[in-house]
Amino acid sequence: MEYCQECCLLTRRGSMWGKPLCKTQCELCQHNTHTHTHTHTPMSSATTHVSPHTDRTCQSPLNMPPFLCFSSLHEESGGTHPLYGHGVCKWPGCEKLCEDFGQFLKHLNSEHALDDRSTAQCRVQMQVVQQLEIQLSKERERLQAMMAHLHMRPSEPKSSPKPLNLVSSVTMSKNLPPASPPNLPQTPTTPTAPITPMAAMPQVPSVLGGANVPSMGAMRRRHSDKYSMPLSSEIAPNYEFYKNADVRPPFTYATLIRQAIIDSAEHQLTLNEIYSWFTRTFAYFRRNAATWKNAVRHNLSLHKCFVRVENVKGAVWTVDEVEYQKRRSQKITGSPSLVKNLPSSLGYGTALNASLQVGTRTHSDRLAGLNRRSAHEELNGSLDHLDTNGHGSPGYSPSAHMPPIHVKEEPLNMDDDDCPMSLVTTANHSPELDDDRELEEGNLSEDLE
DNA sequence: AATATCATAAACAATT
DNA sequence: CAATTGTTTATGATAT
Repeated sequence: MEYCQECCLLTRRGSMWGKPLCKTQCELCQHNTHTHTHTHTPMSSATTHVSPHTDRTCQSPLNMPPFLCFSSLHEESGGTHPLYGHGVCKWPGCEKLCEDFGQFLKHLNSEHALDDRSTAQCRVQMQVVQQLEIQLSKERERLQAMMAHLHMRPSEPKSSPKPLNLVSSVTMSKNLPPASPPNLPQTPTTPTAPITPMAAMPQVPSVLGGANVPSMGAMRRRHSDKYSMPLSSEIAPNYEFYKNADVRPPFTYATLIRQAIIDSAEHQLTLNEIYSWFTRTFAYFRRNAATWKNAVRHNLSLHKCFVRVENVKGAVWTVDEVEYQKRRSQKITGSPSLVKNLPSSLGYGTALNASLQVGTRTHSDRLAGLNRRSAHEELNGSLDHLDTNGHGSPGYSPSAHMPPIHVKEEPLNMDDDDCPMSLVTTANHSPELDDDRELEEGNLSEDLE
């Protein structure tokens, strides 16, 4: 990594959203020996270039947020930082223990430098903030209406019709030079834009009243996959956001399915339970059910990492972590910083992987074997995998290395076909009132504060 | 330009 | 018989 001698902006090649990087002169430092990353949003044309330094409201010469502005870090050497508290890095999904502030700064600069991953995380955070603002605005309106209805005098002056773009003040405005035009939050999404959280940012989620919901588009920006960030780390801080906002999660179906499965208590789910996880976890998957359910089934069948296991009560799907990581590591070879993130994304550690190696076989082999087995054989042929309840877990299944496997009997709580009202209406209710979150208590929510 | 990955659609079979 | 589940093929868009 190199930094511009003049303005300390990280010089880099390769952009997050597309190829074009503009070798232009830095507007601030007029230094043209390095390449600044200019904004290339997925939905914008590749020729839209916004200088990261054009936002003059930025107090920092770099137009960067405090946590990305190196000069500001120096100023904060006193020991406080919005991203540092209780000895822990508070970067979304990080929580790295830092003994002192110096170590934190070091960690911040090394692990959360201005790179694609950090930028992506920033953008997600930006959406979270905006989403919360929208929601706050709605709640405020509701309160006003209630008070008006009850003939009460407003105790608090109605704060100015909320600035939708709160991002500008604290979080992002100045930053995200590489990715976000300053006016992003107000600009309508390009109709053809893929609905990634990034792209869909400006749009008011349908669950919150917006009606402008583009049809299901392809997942075009799978930054989490690409940059190998643990899914749980990325979603966790934005759990409420994805749950309520009709924004497509930037993950592939395979990634999501795996997450659903490893989030479950038994690390195995029936197809219907996977469906439920999708609808429960993402507002986006509460519509176009036929489409995405087909995609889920397609992915389950297609990818070797998903193993169908016959159980007494039917079939459940499990994840072969070795296979999953195989695929994944193939995609990210050549990027040490990415590879190093791999272990954190493994739900069960290396010991599990080692043990999984034994049982690995080809998908067709597995399926052939699985389909031939009867429930009876499962129970009697794999005694060493019986748990105390006598339930069988297939020896070749990754689940065999997990906590005891039970045959799931709980009925599907949701009839999730095409927009269940109960889910859609969760947008405006208090999260505390949710009672269907036993699965979310796992990876998805563990990072939530 | 070639290749890989992914989303989507759809046909079809097997199972429930 | 209908619905669900699972498999497979095809196609187009995008990324590398």
